[in-house]
Amino acid sequence: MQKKNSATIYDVAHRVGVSLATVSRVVNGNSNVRDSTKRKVLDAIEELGYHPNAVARGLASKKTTTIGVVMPDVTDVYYSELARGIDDVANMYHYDVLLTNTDEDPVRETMAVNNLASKQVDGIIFMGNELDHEVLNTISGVNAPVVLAGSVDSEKRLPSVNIDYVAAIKEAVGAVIKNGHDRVAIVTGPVEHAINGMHRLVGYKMALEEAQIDFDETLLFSTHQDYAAGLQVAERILATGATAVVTYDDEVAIGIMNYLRDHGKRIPEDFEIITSNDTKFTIVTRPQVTSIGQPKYDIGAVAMRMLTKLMNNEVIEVTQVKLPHTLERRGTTLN
Amino acid sequence: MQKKNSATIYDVAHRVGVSLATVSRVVNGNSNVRDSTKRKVLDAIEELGYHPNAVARGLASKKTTTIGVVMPDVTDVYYSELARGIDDVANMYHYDVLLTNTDEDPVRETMAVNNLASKQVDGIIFMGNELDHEVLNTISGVNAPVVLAGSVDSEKRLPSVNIDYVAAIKEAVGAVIKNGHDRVAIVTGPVEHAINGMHRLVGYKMALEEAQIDFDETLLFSTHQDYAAGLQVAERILATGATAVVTYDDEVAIGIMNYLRDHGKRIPEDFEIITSNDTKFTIVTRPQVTSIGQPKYDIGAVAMRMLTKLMNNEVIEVTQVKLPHTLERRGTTLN
DNA sequence: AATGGCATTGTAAGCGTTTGCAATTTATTT
DNA sequence: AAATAAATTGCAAACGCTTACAATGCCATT
Repeated sequence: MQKKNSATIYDVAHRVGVSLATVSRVVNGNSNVRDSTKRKVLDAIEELGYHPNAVARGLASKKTTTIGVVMPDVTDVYYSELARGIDDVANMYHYDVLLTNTDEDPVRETMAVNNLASKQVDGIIFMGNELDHEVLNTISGVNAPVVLAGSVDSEKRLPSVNIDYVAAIKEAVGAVIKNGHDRVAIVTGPVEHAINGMHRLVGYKMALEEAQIDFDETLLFSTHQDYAAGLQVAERILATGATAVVTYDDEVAIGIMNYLRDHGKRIPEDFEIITSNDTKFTIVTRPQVTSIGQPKYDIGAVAMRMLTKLMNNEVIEVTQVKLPHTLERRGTTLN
Repeated sequence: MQKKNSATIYDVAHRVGVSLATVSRVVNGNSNVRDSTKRKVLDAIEELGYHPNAVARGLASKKTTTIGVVMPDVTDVYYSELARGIDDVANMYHYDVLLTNTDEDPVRETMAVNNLASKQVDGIIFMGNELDHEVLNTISGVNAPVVLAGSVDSEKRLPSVNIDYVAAIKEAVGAVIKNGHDRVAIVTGPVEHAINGMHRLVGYKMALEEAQIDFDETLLFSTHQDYAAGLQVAERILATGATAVVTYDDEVAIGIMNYLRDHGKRIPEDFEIITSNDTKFTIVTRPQVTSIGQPKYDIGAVAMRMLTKLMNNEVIEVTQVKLPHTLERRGTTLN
């Protein structure tokens, strides 16, 4: 295994007997090169096994063909599906993806964005339930376009792609109300987060209002997003006399479901459940869990496509994209 | 929003009245700088909002503080947990992660590795069930250390961290045999892949042999790794008269379980199931699925730690790391 | 055959850092 | 106070590529 001091553009130029510029031109597909010399250059590149140094290229051209993705946790199925959508279209446009996990910690989010900026990424896709003010500040200070995916910016200053959370929750709550429930619990993350307080809760209240049911604060729950949290909150939900619940996280929903069944409730006859993220989790359980249907992959893909346009200085017609959602009726609801 | 032509090292040098070299030294924590000037430089950096350009730095120093991670699919919970382990220790050592999905396609794996090389990553972590010969070739041609995580290289030429797949499968199969089953099916991925043919199958046969049970090829199944595949293969498994199964994928296992229950089998009384990846899926179902326990996060973390050493030219004592595995007995097995 | 115009190629100045080495300052010895 | 050692700093050459701009070559025109 020899020291692979890989060939440089100089080497191939020298080999062919042309200037650096010419080699650079053929490497970059620039048209103004005679066919015959192009061929010679290509041959030399082949023989020398020349691979352009992307770092040098980045320094000279001020483009790194790399984007940054800031997300809460790769391990979270919801976000990883967005990430996959992002990655696929990023590749399509020949961008690489620099990935950062933040666990929704504003401090780490800020660091991540700054770090990506110093790495000179051409653009950033940001995911997270809430856009901290500080984070938003450093984002807008970055010299590269940023688009939000599956995240809400209450001030709508940043381009973003989402579903209509208010409408989605409203529909979900409305669906169980229509099935005869008048005490439906809702479990979300911290209410301070806009996506919970401003969107989910608003949708919930709208559905209640439409059915002329008074809002009862005791039916409002806030948990971590994991299975154990579902198990725990279930008991408290039961205590309120609720007969249906709409949750923001699939694992939580399943935790609730399993707890309830263990405690003699039949699902969906005695208790209905609707969750929000439509991940694979909703499919593998029995019964399968009814969920708001989100085009997760597409949210990522569209966000990335949008970013490519931004990076290309193209004009964007709509900056606040709302993708259609559905209600996937499965086994935890009647009808 | 002014054009943020961010300050360069030159700007701060000029501002303080020192040379570039000095600024560079303080930025890099080099000791040989007088305290007073260090302070002045730091102040200027603060005032100008100077952030080192990592690309320029990379070109000059030939280190990018970036590593590449090649994986089948972020969306796969098994791999995403490894990725999280990798990312956490990468951050700990101040490396960024360039992520690539390959869907286990050797062509894309090769492209990914080459691409990462041209981006001058300092190291690569490779994940995937099988190491194609071509891929292995391009890997060994790369001028950066590579370590495998959760992947087997039959020729053991590359550093890797794994569990002992042979032993793990043997134990799982042995466990159901001990419970009285003599017809235990095994479902894996393509047998051509070493991890299946060489490891899983070998472990299976060892367990049989130990119990003096003849190998019956009809009990060997190969599927895609998803829930639907489990549903499908279940019928065929049932037809063989098998009364237990060991699978390589959690979703497949759950597909099998649900199919069997729908067809009147009681789990685990009539049929036992053990799966291999111990993802969250095994927890949310009822019954919960018995699984080989793998320290997924740790596999990633240890692999990354190993990579840091390699990148640092430190000597590695053991290059083929085997982490301990367990058998997580849950609801799909007796005992 | 001289002229103009386009296609092709070369020149060289960056891009923003790091870093070996030399130069300068400051501290220590005697 | 001179001499020597040690600590700070500056110089300038890389790093490998892109890209205005200039230079050259080639062809058709007249």
